[in-house]
Amino acid sequence: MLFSNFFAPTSKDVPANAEIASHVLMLRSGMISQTASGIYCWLPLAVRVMEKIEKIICEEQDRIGAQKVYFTTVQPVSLWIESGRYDSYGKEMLRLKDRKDNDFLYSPTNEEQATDVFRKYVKSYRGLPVMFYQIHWKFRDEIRPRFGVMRGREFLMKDGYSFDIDFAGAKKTYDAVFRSYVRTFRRLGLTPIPVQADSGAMGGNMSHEFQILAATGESTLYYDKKLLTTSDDELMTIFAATDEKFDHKTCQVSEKDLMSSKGIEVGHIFYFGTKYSKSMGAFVLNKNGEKIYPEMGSYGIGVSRLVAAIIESSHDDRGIIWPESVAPFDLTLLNLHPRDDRCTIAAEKIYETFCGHQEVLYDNRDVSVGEKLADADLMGMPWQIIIGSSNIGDGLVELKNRKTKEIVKMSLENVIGKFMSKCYCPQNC
RNA sequence: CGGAGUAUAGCUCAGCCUGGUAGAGCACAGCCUUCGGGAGGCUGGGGUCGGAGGUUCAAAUCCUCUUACUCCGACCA
Repeated sequence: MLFSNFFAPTSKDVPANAEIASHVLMLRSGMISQTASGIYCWLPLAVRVMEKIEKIICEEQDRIGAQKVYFTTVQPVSLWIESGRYDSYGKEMLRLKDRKDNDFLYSPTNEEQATDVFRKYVKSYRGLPVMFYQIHWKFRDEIRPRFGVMRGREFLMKDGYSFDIDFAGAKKTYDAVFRSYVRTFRRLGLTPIPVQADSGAMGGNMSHEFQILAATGESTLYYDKKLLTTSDDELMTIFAATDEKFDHKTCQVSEKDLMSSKGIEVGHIFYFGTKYSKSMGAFVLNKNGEKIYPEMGSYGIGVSRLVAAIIESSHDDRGIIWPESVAPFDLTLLNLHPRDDRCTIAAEKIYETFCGHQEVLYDNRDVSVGEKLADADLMGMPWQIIIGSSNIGDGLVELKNRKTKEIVKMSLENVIGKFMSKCYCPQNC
């Protein structure tokens, strides 16, 4: 992709409305454009990141047998009256009317619709267990939207719903989702901290939040430092709590092992038994022909929030530092002196060779060197290949690692060889 | 919903106190010179001063009302 053709309106000005790093950087790098309070357009740079996050989430959901669907964003209120949540959800629910004056709402979550689909088609224990998931837009009319997309009103969320025949099955599903979430967040370059949580509006009695560590997080976390080094299977048994639930007096973890940090909630899982299956009459017949109500759980990952959370946990004073797994491009190719034929020939050779193998953002704009270097750092691709007049005479280009800031000079052939053989290490390990 | 603030060009802001009919930098368009950390010169385009009402010969500026946005608190992926 040519930088000059790519719609990424970057800016060096710090936006007046933004306070936290991720919001400032998302605006400055041209990822988002605000339309109203807590409502944002997502521009191409952000969409590329979001799609990579979605792909990883989908792979991990598929791995545990969850099946992708799309529920509807606009729903009749009757479903919510059945579950009893139409009144209890309150003003956070955006209510709408159609032309016939029927009452609808823009879905903030989908327990009701998942249960409705289930009850229409599953009548036998043989249909269990089953788990749906989707990645779709939600709207919650937050009292106070803030921090850019971190607490937006419209947001992209992966939400999943499971149906099991009994508690043992539901617990097994819950644990599978738990492990799947840990794996998902790690693949996104994050360190997840699972903490026991209240189940809030979802109802139920078993719940975990997944927090990631970031200085600007909204929650304060206390956790056993073992949590940072443990295997996935042990994670659920290690202590972690948010400040609302933490009590120094009853905490079992010794003072020297207890860590405290700010965190951002990026996922939340709930087991809530038969709350919705009973209220909405979703039952199946067991082997004896008796009615049983499935044990349910629901599982959420804030996809659009993750984009901001990743930036919060990975940036520096010059811009974003994308983890390789979600970077919008694998590398930025900077032709510092596009009027120097030697530079342009070298840059285009790399660009053409990488086509189909690497996702390259090629900056051959006729702007100042400083602007190109600043934009490359701001937009934060893991690697930069920098071609300029001062080195190309010796047949050399520079390979810069965005995270370590290490710059290595190497020949054109070597830099092509490294990326084409998928070894990005400057030491050619 | 309580508290605090902001609203003037695409962006960041000045002008307001002390009314006299709108500015800078960046961005944008053209030409030229440049080029290793957001370049320089010349020229040009761009604003119902958030909205409504009021005071006044005259309102971006003073008064009243209103809307939007941001921040702090209670709620949440």
